[in-house]
Amino acid sequence: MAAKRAAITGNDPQTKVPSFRYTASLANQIESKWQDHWDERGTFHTPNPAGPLSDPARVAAREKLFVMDMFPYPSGAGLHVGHPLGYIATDVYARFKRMMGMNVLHTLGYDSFGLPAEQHAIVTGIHPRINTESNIANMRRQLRRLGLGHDQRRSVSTTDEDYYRWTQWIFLQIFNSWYDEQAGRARPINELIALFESGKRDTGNGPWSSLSPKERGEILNRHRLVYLSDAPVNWCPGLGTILANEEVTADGRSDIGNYPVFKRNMRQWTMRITAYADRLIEDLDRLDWPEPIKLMQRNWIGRSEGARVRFASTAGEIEVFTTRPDTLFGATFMVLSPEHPFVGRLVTDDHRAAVRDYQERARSLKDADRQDDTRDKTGEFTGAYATNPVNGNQIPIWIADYVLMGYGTGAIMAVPSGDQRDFEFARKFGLPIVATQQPPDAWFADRGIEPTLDCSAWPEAFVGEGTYVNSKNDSLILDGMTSMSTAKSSMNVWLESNDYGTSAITYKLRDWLFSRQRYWGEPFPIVYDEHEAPVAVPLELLPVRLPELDDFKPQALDPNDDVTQPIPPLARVQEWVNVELDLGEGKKRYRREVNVMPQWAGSCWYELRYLDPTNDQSFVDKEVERYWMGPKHEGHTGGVDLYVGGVEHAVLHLLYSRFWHKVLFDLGHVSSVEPFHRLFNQGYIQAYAYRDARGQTVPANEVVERNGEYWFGEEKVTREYGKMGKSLKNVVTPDEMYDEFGADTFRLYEMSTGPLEASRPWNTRDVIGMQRFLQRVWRNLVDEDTGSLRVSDDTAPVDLLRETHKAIAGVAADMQNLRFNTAIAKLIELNNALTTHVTEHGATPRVVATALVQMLAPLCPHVGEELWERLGNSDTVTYVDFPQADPALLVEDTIEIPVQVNGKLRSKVTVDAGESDDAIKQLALNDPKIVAIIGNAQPKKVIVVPKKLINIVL
RNA sequence: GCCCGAGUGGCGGAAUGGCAGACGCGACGGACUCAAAAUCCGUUGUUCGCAAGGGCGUGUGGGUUCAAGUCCCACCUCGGGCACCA
Repeated sequence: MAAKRAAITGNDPQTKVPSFRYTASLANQIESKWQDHWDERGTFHTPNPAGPLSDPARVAAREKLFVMDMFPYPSGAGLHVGHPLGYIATDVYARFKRMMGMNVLHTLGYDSFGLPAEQHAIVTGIHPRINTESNIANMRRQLRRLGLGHDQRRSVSTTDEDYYRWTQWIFLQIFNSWYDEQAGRARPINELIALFESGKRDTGNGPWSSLSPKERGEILNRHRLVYLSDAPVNWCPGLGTILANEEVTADGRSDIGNYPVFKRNMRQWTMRITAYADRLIEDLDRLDWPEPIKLMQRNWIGRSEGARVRFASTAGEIEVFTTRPDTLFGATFMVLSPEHPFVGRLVTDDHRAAVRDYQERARSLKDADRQDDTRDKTGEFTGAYATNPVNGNQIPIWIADYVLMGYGTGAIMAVPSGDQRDFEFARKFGLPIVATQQPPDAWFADRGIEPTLDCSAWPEAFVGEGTYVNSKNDSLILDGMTSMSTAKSSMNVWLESNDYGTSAITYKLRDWLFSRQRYWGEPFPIVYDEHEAPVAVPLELLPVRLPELDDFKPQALDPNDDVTQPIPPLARVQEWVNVELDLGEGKKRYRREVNVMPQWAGSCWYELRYLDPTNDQSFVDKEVERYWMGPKHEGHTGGVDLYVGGVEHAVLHLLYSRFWHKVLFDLGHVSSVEPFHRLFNQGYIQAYAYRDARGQTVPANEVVERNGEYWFGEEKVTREYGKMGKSLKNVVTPDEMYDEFGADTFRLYEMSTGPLEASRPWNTRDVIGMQRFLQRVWRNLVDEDTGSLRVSDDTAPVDLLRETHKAIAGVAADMQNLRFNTAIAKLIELNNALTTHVTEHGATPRVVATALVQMLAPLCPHVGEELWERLGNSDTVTYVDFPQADPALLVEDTIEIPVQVNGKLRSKVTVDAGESDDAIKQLALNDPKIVAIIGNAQPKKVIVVPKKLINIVL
């Protein structure tokens, strides 16, 4: 490694390297000098308009900008070179905007609760807090070395007691709220109680005053935005713990130990995010987010309009949800989810064993697999029948795993002629298929069959607009209609007037399961009283701290014992669970909630705590929130001005945060309607990995390429492409890059390899290019032998000035649009022109040097500061104005216009920039090469794109 | 499987529907050097041609247009998400 480094930097003691060459070691000196300087001066301390971090004078007259990265989980492995991509990009942008005069807030915290620390604790017995804190310390060191302009005072961790105190407080805000459908917003639960007490709202169970505390609690539980419900968990008795989905293998066993895993219901906290489904869809239109992400969120929420229809059966009325009530006449059977509560009552004796067997098999499947449409359809007949309300037909009731209990009502009416899954099911089990629409002739033609209403000839279901057939009864006629929406509404009216159903809207979105049976998470600020009713722990008793544990290992049970109740880790600490508190009724015994919150909780609101991290009176000061995140104008959502992170968070994190933010807005705690106004998705950095003949990975940094083949020593190896990771032996760390090249070169390389949104491979070999560029810049400004400045006050030649101003205009535009790769290319072009000048004249004109350093500073802040100082400036370059392009220097005297014949490039003509289109056209037609091609032919058309191109069409 | 995205030289990539390959790496050649490194200058999509010049070329197959990497349709391959990894 040492030899390699010497070769790259030219620092080999055997050779004469100029003393002031920009080598890795010089870069390292410069970098630590400026990192210390920034820390000492608090260069990036960002003023607030109010509160402990306020400095009104520095806030005044500066436009604000809040830039944010998705914060990291502090992993034990530390950072690899993939992590900083987004952090560097936001830093460059933030620094650029500071130079444009804005008051920029930029920091980075840690999402430090989570599964890996707990797993580490189970294995090592070391407390997750100790492990987490040392991981954070290591990441802070790595990030400081990168030269990020963060306000360190605002760097919070979700595991800080000062932080999760407020996470618990927000939980209670949500707990103490209900969604008022009429007002379309959340309101305090006390206002609902008042409505019940006054009789203005019906409890559905008699007068409020006559209800027992338990009954009142149950009613409120049905309205609270956080409520208790029974939901399944992956219980693994062999490990004595509940497993995350990713810890369960495809065949339903534990990843660790390969023990059986059982789905068990547990009482769990659930967030009523579905109450916000419509607002979460509608407000997407007001956000500056990538369109694909909006689409993913819309699809995830999955709003669909249709109808609920009730079918009579021996077990009572079965309600189904359908998006196609217009096809009800074609419903020839019904399918229930295997978990549907009616199944036990419906099933006839001769089918009982087979049905139970099928239910058992479905239980072990994952939802994603159950929805796999390529699987062979499976199902079981219950022996029971339901009545189709439109025609009175008796239709068989089946159960099948492709119907999920969590969506709609857990039961469907099957219309095989109009739904592909139902079609396949009917074909497989020989169930009748009746057409309700006549598909257009083209549909049949595409499938190579003659038009027919006999569905036995159809290769698949027909989904689309067609003329309705076979769809009439005494009081409803759809036959002859051609519009799906007319048919749907006709059917809905009929269903409602005959009391068989109602039009309805459902969502794919499910309420958010908020409990985790873990240790390393926020404890719930909830205790249970003697009636098992949940009671909020008041603010002054927050945070509810995690109890200490001696042993993080759960108690393993018989691997096949699916009877014993799962015990979460906190339940083992009896002295913590049982507590005596005065919650307004005098001192009483209470039992603490033993679940903890999911990791999402802390990341649902951290943007707000960045604003006011030291406030102990409120989670964020209202004025501070309004300044940094408030709406900019009528109709504006407010929120973070730029939020950068990976697409992997497209749905869950971003949806959960939006939900919490909207609740806080409804309750009047924040002025912004959305947490993140503008979102940008960065790509990933991936890496090559190499395997030998036995399939073992070999260290990637020791593999060499020869003639397109890859060699590890004398052994030929194969290359693959994937994530960076320990197991692939292809991790490259920022620390290695700092040592070999310095942080500025590393930053430049990461920004230069492609557009921010694109994923790309890491290639250490290529980093040298950016170091050479910085060396050239340095050499153009500083004498490598003496260290003295090579800058002259002579006037710069106009060509070089033109290059400079072209670069200023281009670089500013590119930085504004987060296109750092092309900004860097433009700086290289300018520097290449400058190198030619310096080679000839021996020095850089001062105006060019100044502009170049200012433009470089956001990308490479250390060398930027160093050169800025050497140019004779005493203050940091951080708040110096970005250079402005002189429009007079941006116009060219002459332009070259390509001339095409029939769209093919045949010649070029050079004209004065001010030449008229007609003159250019004549010039093109008279061009000798063009004359030779068109000869005597008369052009049909000549297209002139002003100042761009001529195309002669023959 | 479902939802979303991406495919351009040897490699990373550039290109408001208007000259495909900016910029960087690598490779090749030259200058400097005893030599090498570093540095500076140049060449580098592919193919036919001595050359002038021409043909072909943005995952595959169609289409729209005077003009398509860019827009539309179908397909192939790769990446992300699928609710307890974050």
